[in-house]
Amino acid sequence: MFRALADPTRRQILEDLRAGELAAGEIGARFSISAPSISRHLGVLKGAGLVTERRDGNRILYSLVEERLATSVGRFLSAVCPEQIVLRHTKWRPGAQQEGS
Amino acid sequence: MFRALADPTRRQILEDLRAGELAAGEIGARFSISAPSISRHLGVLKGAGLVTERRDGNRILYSLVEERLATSVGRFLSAVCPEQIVLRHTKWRPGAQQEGS
DNA sequence: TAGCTACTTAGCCAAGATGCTAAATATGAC
DNA sequence: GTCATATTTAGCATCTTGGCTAAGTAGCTA
Repeated sequence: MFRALADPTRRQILEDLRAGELAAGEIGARFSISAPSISRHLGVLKGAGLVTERRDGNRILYSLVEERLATSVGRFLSAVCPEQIVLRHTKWRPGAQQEGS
Repeated sequence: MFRALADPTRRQILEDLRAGELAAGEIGARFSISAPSISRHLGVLKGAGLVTERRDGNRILYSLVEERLATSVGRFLSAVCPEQIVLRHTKWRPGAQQEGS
C-alpha cells in the first residue's frame, strides 16, 4: 500500500482519478512517460487495491477506490498521530473494535 | 515524505516513537537488523522531517514530529478522498487558505 | 592519555523499482 | 480476415533501496 504511494506519478494518477474514471490512455496523456510505464503504474495501484479497472470496448477505464486509501492510510495515521486526524464514512474508525484488513 | 513511509521498518519506528523519545539503540533493539541499518532508517526519517534528534550525553534521542506527518499525509488524503478524512490540531486544513509547506 | 559505549559513515552487494522499445493481445470497424 | 486503436506483456538497462561488515566519530570514565 505505502509502496504504491511512494511514487509521485502514482500519487498524481490517484489525484487525477478523483474527478472520475479515466481510460489508461487519458491518464498517460497527462504524463511524459511511455504508455507501458503508465500501464505498470496502474498495475501497481491495482495490486494495492487503490484502483479498479473496467473494460469499455476498446479502452480500459480506471477508477479510484477511495475507501481503501482512506482506511489504510488513516489507520496508520491514527496509530502514529491519533490526535491529529479523524476518519469519516469508513467502516473502520480509530479506537473501534475491528475486523478484516 | 511518502518514500520515507514506504518501508515497514520505518513505519514501525514512527509508531514506536509515538510513546515518546527513544535512543537509537533502544529503537534498534526492537528490530533484528544491524545498528547501521537502523541508523540509516533514522536518517531517512530525519531527512523527511518526520523525526528530530537530540543528543543526550552518549546517546542520541529521536522523537516524532507528529504534525509533519499529519499535515503532509493529510493533505494528500484530502486531495484524493476529502470526504473521508478530517484533520485536527494542525495549522493546515482541507479547503482552508494556506501558506508554507 | 586509554578504554568503553553509542552511534554514524563508508563501501560493497543483491534485490527491487522505473524507464525504455518491441512485440503480443483485445476490441471495434471494414 | 485485415486494419487501426488501445492497452498490456516481455525483455533490457539503469538507478535506488536496504541489508551487511568494517571503520570512524562523539561522549563518558578513569
